[in-house]
Amino acid sequence: MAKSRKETMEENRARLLRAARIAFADKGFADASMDDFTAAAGLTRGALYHSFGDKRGLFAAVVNQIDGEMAARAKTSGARAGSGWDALLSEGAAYIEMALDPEVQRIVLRDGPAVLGDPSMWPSQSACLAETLRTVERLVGAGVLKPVDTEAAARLLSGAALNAALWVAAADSPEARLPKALEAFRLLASGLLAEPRASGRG
Amino acid sequence: MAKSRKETMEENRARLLRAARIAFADKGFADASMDDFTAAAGLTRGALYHSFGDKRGLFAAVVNQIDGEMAARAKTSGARAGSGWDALLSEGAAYIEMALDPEVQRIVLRDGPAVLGDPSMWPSQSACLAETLRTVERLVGAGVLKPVDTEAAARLLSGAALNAALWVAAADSPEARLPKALEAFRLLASGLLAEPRASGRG
DNA sequence: GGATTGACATACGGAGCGTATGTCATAGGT
DNA sequence: ACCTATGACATACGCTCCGTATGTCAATCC
Repeated sequence: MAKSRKETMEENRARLLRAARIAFADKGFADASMDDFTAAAGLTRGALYHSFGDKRGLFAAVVNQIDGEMAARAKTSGARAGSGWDALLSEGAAYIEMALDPEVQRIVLRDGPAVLGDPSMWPSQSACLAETLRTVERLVGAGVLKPVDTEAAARLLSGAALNAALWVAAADSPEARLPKALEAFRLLASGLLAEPRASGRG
Repeated sequence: MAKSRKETMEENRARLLRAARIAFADKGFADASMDDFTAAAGLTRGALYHSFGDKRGLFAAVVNQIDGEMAARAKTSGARAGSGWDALLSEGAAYIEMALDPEVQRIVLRDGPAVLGDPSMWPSQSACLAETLRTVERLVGAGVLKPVDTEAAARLLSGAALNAALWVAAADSPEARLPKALEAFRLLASGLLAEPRASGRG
């Protein structure tokens, strides 16, 4: 049977998104060509500009997709670790490990801010950031963390985590740096604890 | 008298650098045109490509210049605050305040990583990062900080500081966010302290 | 003082983005 | 069932801009 108009449209959109995601991750925003996407998706520029407006719009859609996936992973990782201090640590560790993915690095961490501006201003509002913020708010409310400004704390924590990931990924042997980065992150985060337990074992 | 060949060359280089720095800060890397620079400097494409190789080379030179200035400022700010824990805090605060400069934000924080890759891989090796690293090494050696991996700690601290700055700068009223960011940074950093004194007044 | 070097100008090719225009299938009205 | 209209998508074009290849002229060196 013939597919409905809506179906084919969404399918084409998804194909363009997939192709763009691969090309953006592989070549970066600047060096990825619109013609590459369309060729890979078996479509033409018309479809692309019709669905996404321009190159930035397409890129924003890709970023939004990845950001959502990351937030979901962080959330489940945090939830698996409980609901207290360990949840925050686990979320941070999840960010660091996710950011080791070259796709995440290139699209979300490197090109994202340059093309779309500060993550807190993204259309997706950065689901990652929002997730961390919720966790921090919960822990401050429960008295686990000092009464710090929650937005600031969330922002610094995720910033530290993502920078840790970039540092790890830039190494010749990332696996050697990963535990160092995790430990440093744990120490930093422990500065937010209401009652010190940083020297205890994680 | 006629200027020597070397003099005019360095002068032209400096003029191109100035023009590029302004345009990169104003329009960003992608939207700043080589022809704009040369027009502003009263030269042509020939001079530019002869001196800097390509657009990335020119951008790297601008980044290097700003990075050096930032490191110098952080160093003096830290030194003015003593040689211990307060020096580290002061350096961090200096980063945060410097990163409020739109020029720094756009060139160093946003476009820099996208165009040149991870800061630790920059030609300048990121003088900022190196400065923080030295301070952390000193403090770990003196027993002020826990025996953390110095590179990791330096990287996370500067990452947190710079993210704090981006967060502050993205606000409608940055001056309201600045103290919150500084306090959150102080708390995070205090997690590295060998003996807890975070709850004491800064 | 002539040759050579090298800093810089000029002209060109090629790539890529965005838009304007065209086409055709599908959905809806009668 | 046919006709119309909407809109998803294709095609063609212009424009900008980067990088390079070639040319030129002044300064330095022998």
